[in-house]
Formats: sequence, C-alpha cells, structure tokens
Amino acid sequence: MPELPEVEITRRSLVDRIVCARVQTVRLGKPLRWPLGIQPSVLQGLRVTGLRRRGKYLLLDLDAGVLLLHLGMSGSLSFDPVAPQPGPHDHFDLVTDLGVLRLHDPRRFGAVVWAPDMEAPVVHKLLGRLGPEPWDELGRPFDAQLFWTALRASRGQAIKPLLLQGRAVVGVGNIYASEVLFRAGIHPAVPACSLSRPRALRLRNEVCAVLSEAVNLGGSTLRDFRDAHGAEGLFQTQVRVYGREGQPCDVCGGKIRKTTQGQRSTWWCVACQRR
DNA sequence: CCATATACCTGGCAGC
DNA sequence: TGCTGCCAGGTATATG
Repeated sequence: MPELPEVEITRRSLVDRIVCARVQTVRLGKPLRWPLGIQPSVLQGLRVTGLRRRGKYLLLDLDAGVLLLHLGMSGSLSFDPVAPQPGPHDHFDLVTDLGVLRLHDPRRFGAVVWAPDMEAPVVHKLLGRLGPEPWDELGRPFDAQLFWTALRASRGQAIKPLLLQGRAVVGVGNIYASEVLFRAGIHPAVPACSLSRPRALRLRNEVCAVLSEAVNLGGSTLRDFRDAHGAEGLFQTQVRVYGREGQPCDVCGGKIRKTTQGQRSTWWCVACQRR
C-alpha cells in the first residue's frame, strides 16, 4: 500500500499524539515479516521520544532503543485512546498510557523490529543501503548531481525499476514511479544511463514535485490506505496513468498502455513518454 | 559487484 | 452460488 507519501502522512498524523507516551504492554498477533527481536516485556515502561521516517520505514524512538516499523503492502497504523477488540489482521499493539498504537496488516509483509540503538546491525541491514531522501528536513530537493551520477553509473537497467530500487532516491513505489515518469515525459523502459542530463534533472524535479503533492493531498487511497486518524488520501484523483490502461491520456488523448517490468506493472502514455 | 527472479501472505475480483 | 486464477501500494534474499 504505502509509498513515501503514505508513510509520511502516517507519521504526521501520529507524532504529536504519541510522543511522551509510556509503554504499558505489547500485544502480538500473527507473525509479521520479521520477529520483533526481543521479549515484548522489554518495552514495558519505556517512553516514546520521537517518530521519524527514513524511506518507507518509520522509526519510533524510545528513551532506550528504537522500533523500526514498515507497512509492507497492506499495512496501516492507528492510534486510539481505547482500541477496539483486535481483529484478525491486527498484528501488533503497543499499549501506552496515552493510547494504543496498532498495526493492521492483512498481508503481513509489514514489520515491527526492535533495535537497541541506531548502530545496531539490524538498522544497518534494513536502512544501510537506502538512497537519499527526496527532500531534506528544510524541504530542499535532493542533490541533482548525485542523482545524475547514480543514473549514469547504472548499466542497462531501465529507469522505472531503477526508481523502485531506492538507491538513486528513496520513496518512489509502483504508483508514483509511473506517475513521475509520465510527468517527466520519459518512457519507463529507457535505460537510465542513456538519459540526457536535462531529462535526468527534469525527472529529479518531478520526483520531488509528485511526492510532495501527494503528501499535501494526504497520500493515495486506492483501496484501503488510511492515516492514523482513519482519514483517506486524495492523490488518487490526480493519477494520470496508474491503473488506466486503455483510457485516453488527458494531456494528448493518446492511449495509455500497461506493461510488466521486473514482475511489476507499469503504465505509460504512448505519445507523451519518449525513449 | 550488478541486474533479475523469488519468496513471503491475504483479499478482492473477473471469468466460468 | 461457488470455484479458479490472477492481481495488488514492498523488499530482503537467492540466483545468474
């Protein structure tokens, strides 16, 4: 489900309510992608000191240690003063004095993993190879020269799977990859290393523009995404190609096509996007 | 090292 | 109605 905008919206809808909460108990449901890594009772009495995001991971800072959370394909977080009885897809509850942080994740590709500190091996394993954030804490776009260099260094890899890889920049998932390439006028199968510098810079700018627009609209709710208040996103109303095969492009009227790249679907406009 | 394929899991939907 | 097959927003790991 969640790409960078949905994860960031989840973070923003949660941070002010959960900071300072003190952990009382932990409830685990079915196994997630990885085990928590400690006995749940270790978390008891710890206080939440922050909620950060790195790529599509959330980092729940505690006064000792950090919980890495990932929403996988179908995860969402909620926080309520009193949580309802857990359903069959509620696999993690962090019960605090301020409310219950709950991970709902039908497919269970998500994860909650404990790390004693940011130097722990598990942090390095999960976050160590992530590329730059699309923008820094002041909202400044990521470095254009580094992006250009990363594209040039790739071999024959097509630009679309390269964007998904998260090495040149993090946060672009399957919806936004198609949307970004449409807005940049780039065919998804172009070898990344063959893009001219101006086209690479255009692409870099569209990555920032599309992702930040999506954040401003509360993310995309295609099926079931909700922020931690239960609110839906609106970016799906702005989608130009994703999921629209056979329909006319609303810029040029050309046909939108669907193809498969690296076992993932890609949508693009035959006329607007060139090799 | 690189690029590509696989594995994980459940629910919804089209087609029969 | 009920079955089957396919598809879905991610990514660590295995494989070539």
